[in-house]
Amino acid sequence: MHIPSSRITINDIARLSGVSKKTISRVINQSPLVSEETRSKVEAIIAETGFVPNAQARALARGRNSLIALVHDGSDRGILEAVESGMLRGMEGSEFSLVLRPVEGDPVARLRSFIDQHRPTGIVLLPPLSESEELTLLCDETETRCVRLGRVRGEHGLACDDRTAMSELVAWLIRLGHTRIGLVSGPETSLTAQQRELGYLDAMADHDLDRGPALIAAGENSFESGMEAGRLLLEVSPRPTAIVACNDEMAAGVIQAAQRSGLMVPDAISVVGFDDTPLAARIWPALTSMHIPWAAMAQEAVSRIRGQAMAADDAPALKADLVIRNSVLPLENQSGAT
Amino acid sequence: MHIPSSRITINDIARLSGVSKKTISRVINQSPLVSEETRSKVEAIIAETGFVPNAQARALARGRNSLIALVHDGSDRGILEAVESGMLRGMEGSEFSLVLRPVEGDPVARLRSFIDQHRPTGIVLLPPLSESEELTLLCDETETRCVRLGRVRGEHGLACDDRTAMSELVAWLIRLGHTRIGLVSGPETSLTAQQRELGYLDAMADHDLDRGPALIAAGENSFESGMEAGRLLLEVSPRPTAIVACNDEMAAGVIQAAQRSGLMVPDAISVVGFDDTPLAARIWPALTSMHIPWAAMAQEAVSRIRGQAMAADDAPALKADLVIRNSVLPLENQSGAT
DNA sequence: TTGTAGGCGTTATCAG
DNA sequence: CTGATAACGCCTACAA
Repeated sequence: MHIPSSRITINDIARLSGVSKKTISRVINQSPLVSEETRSKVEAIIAETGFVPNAQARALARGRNSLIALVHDGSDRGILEAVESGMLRGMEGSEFSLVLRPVEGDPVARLRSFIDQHRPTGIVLLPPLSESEELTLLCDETETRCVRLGRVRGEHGLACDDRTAMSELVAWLIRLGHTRIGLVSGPETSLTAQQRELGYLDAMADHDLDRGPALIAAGENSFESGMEAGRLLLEVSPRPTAIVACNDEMAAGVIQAAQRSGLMVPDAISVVGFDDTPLAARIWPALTSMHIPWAAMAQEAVSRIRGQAMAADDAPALKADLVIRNSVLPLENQSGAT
Repeated sequence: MHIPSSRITINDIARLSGVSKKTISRVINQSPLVSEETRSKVEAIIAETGFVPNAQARALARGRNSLIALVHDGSDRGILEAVESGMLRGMEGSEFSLVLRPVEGDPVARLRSFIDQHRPTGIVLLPPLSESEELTLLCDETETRCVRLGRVRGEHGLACDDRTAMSELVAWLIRLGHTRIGLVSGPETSLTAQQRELGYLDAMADHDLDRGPALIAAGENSFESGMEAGRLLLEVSPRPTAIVACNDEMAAGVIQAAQRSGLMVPDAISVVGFDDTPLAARIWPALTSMHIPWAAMAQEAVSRIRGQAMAADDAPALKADLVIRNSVLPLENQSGAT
C-alpha cells in the first residue's frame, strides 16, 4: 500500500455524513443540486476532517488535470519572470498549479506528448511559439485551452500593440532631438520582434529620418547578441545619438558595449529598451524602457483558462507604457564624446 | 465523454500486440520479467502509435504523481532562474515535470495541502524554507522525497560551504590591499545569509581588520535593500574601499547607489556580489561574484528525487568559485574620489 | 514469462 | 434532490 490509510477520501466523508459519494462530489463541485441542509452538514465534516480531494483521481475521471503550463522556447528569458509571477497570481487560492514547460526541437511533437501525458487544463504560449498556428490546432484537437501571448489576432490571442508602442517610443526620442537613431532588432523569425521593428520604421518615416539598413543591427533577444549589435552600431559613422533595442536584455548589452568602449550612457549616447523587465531597474544607468504588461497579460490568460475571463470593462488595460529612467538624455544635453 | 476515443491507451497497445495489459505495463516500467521478443514487439507498436502512458491513471494507481515541485518563499529571486533551469535539465527526457510552488504565509499548511492535492514525487526546498525542520518532517510523513538546497547538515541537504566561500572572497579583497571592507548582510532569519556573514567575519578577524558593526549594513536580499544599505555604508567615515554584498541583487543595488552619488565603481570603490546570477554579467561594471553552483545543485537534487543519485565520484563538484569581472580594483589603483 | 482479478479516488449516467 | 453502478487508465497481488 503506497498511501497511508490515514489519508481520508471521499468515501470516509460519505460514511461520516451518511450520504452517498456522489452527493459529496456534488458538494465539492458546487453543484446546485444539493439541499442546503445536506450541503452544510457535509461541508462541516469536510472542514473538520481537513479532507482534500485527490487531484489524480479527479484528473483521471475528468480527463483533465488541474495544471496550467507555461510553454516557451527559451529564446526570450527576460519576460519569463513577469509571466511566471502573473500566472501564479492568477492561480492563487485555486486548485491549479503552474507547470514550466520549455520545449526545444520539434515543438509540436514535444507539446503533444506533454499534453497526452499530463492533460493540463490549459497552456500559455509565449512568443515566438505563440505565433505558430500548428500549436493552436494541437490544443484544439486535444481540447486543451490555450492562450497565445503577444499575438493579437485570433480568438486565443492576448497582446498589446507592439508596433504602435515602439513607434511611440521612437517618436519620444525624436522629440528629444534625436535624429540618428539605431535599432537592435530581434530574431527575424519572431513576429513580435518584426512588429517592433516596423514600429521603429513607422516613426522614422513619419519624421523623414534616415532609416537605412546601416542603422539597424540584428540581435537574437539575448544580452550577448545585444552587445555584439551595439558594437556594430557604435562604429557607424556618423554615430547614432540614440539606440533602441527590441528588448531589455539586448539594451543592457548595448549599454555594456558602449561603456566598455568608453562611451558613457546617457552622456555620450542614449539607450532605450523594451518590455521593462526587472533587469531595467537594476542596471546602471537605469534603463528607460517601454513597459509591456506581461504579468497582467499572463494573469488574464490564466483567468481565461479557468473560464473566468473578466468582462471587457474589468479587464486590465493591457497597454504599453513608457517608463522613464536614466539612460536617455535630450540630444542638446549630450556631449559628443566621453 | 471528455476524452476523445481516439486517444490510445494501454488496452489498445495490448490488443494490437496480442498480449495482456500487464505485459505492456511491464514493458513501460522496464521490468526485467519480459522476454526480449515480447519486449521489442511491444516497443515497436508503442513507437508506431505514439502511445504515451496517462500520468493521471498512473499517479492514481501508484499514489504518486510524476511531478517535482520547486518550493520557495520568494525572498531571494536571484537564484530562481538557475535553480529552475538546473531542475529542468535534471528532468530532461524523463516523465517528470516541474511545478512552481511559491508559498507565503504559513508554509507548513500551504505545503501540506499542496502535497495532499498533487502528491508530487518530490520537492526541492530553497533557503530559507530549506532551513525548516518542520517542512522536512512533513515530507517524511507524506512520503514525499525532499531535497533541501543550501543546507548542508542532514541526509536531505545539498549545499556548498557558504562560510568558507565568503571568507575566501573577502581574503581575496584583502590581498588586493583593501582593509576597510563593508558588508551588506542578508535577512537575519536566513541561516545561509548568516553563514556568509560569518565567513566575512572570519576573514576580517584572520587579518586583524576592523569588523565593527559600522561596516555592516543589514539587507533583505533585494535590490532595493541593497541600494539602501549601500547608501548607509557610503556615508561611513572613513569610507570603505570595498563592499561585499551577500547576494548579487544587493550588490547591484550597492553599485546603483554608489554611481548615483557620483562614486564610480570600481574606480572609487570596489563592489563584489555572491551567487553569480545572470544579473552579474549584465550590469555595468560587470560584477565580480562568488559563483554558487545553484543549477548543478538543483540538477543533482532532481537526480536524487528520481532515485538516481550519482556515485559520490561522479557527482558534480558543487564547489563555489570566484568569477572575476570588472567591479573590483586593487586598492592602489583606486582613486579616493570620483 | 505471462495473464486474471481487483483496486486507486473521483466523476458521469441514469434511474429513483 | 439523491444514490447505485460503471467508467477513467494503470498497477499490484496472486495465479498459471
